[in-house]
Amino acid sequence: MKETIFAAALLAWYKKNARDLPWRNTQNPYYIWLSEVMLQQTRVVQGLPYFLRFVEAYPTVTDMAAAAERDILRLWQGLGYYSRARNMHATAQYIAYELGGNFPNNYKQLIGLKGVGSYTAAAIASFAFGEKVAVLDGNVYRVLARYWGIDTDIASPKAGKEFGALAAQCLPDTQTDLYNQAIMEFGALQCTPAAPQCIFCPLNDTCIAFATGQQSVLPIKIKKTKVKNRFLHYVVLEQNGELLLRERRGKGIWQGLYEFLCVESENEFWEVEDILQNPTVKPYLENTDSVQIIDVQDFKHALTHQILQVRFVRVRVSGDTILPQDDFAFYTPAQVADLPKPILIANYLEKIQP
DNA sequence: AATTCGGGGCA
DNA sequence: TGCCCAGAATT
Repeated sequence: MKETIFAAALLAWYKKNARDLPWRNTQNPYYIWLSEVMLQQTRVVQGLPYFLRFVEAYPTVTDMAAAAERDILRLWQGLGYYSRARNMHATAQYIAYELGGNFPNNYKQLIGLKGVGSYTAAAIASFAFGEKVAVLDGNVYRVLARYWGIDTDIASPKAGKEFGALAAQCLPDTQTDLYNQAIMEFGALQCTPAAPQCIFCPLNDTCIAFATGQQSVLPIKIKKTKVKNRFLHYVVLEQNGELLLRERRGKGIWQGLYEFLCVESENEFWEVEDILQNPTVKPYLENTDSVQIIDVQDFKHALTHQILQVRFVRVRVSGDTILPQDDFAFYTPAQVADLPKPILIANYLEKIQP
């Protein structure tokens, strides 16, 4: 059977080439869950330092449950997709307080947890509990599509079923956890998205993509990402050395993170004068003796679906300013440092007060 | 079924 | 620049 050869070759390759990663030296479901959530749409090298910091700060699921969401988000700062952190925290509380600290131990229960989808449930079930279930992530899609020469659009719904069935078919009878690690590691290090190392590949004698020269074509992924341009103006209000911020709420990006007073325009930057005269901004500047513009800085910040053009206007007001009653508050530099912020704002702060 | 959620690294 | 990364939730 070709499946048997495939799995055996991957296992042999893995035993020689596996990276030594901290979540591979444990079967503790908490650590494995933490790593899997962290690595969703995130490279290992990017997630690794965050993993170490989280394990240090929150050694158990109970420790994480007891933490404030704000502190969880602060530690997550810079890793992106912040709903992962909020869902993770909610799940930690559910496990600690509703399940008595006992981690769900099978795929069916795991997939019911917030922030745990089909991939993550399979990964935890396999790595922590030895359940015989195939993982299906971006690496697996790529390896399977190339090796088996499958041109189904991996972004289409039917791809999930087709590749899922194939992944299950390839799963060996034993060492399923190692095999799951192996196929992902193989995709990450050998069968890479760009410039795969086919010449040195242990599977190149049976790989359909290699035989037909389709390594750069497979997997097929049809994506129509329409990137939207946005123009944000931040008024960085400073009073007695403190800065005015509030938590970003509602839908959209950066939920739960802190930011300055913000006004957005459609197609272009506004001039500083227009920003300060804006109806949203004006109430913060009219009950003061002095308004001093310290500096203006423009940033460009690219997200997956948005390109943000951001203008920071740093304004110093006198100490007896009366501000509107709302959820904004002044924070000292030390307090600001402890707030979770979009990396863009963290970068800006680093620039003005290193 | 299609969109939306971050940020960084690489060719 | 465009693409992708140990995907999931929402609409």
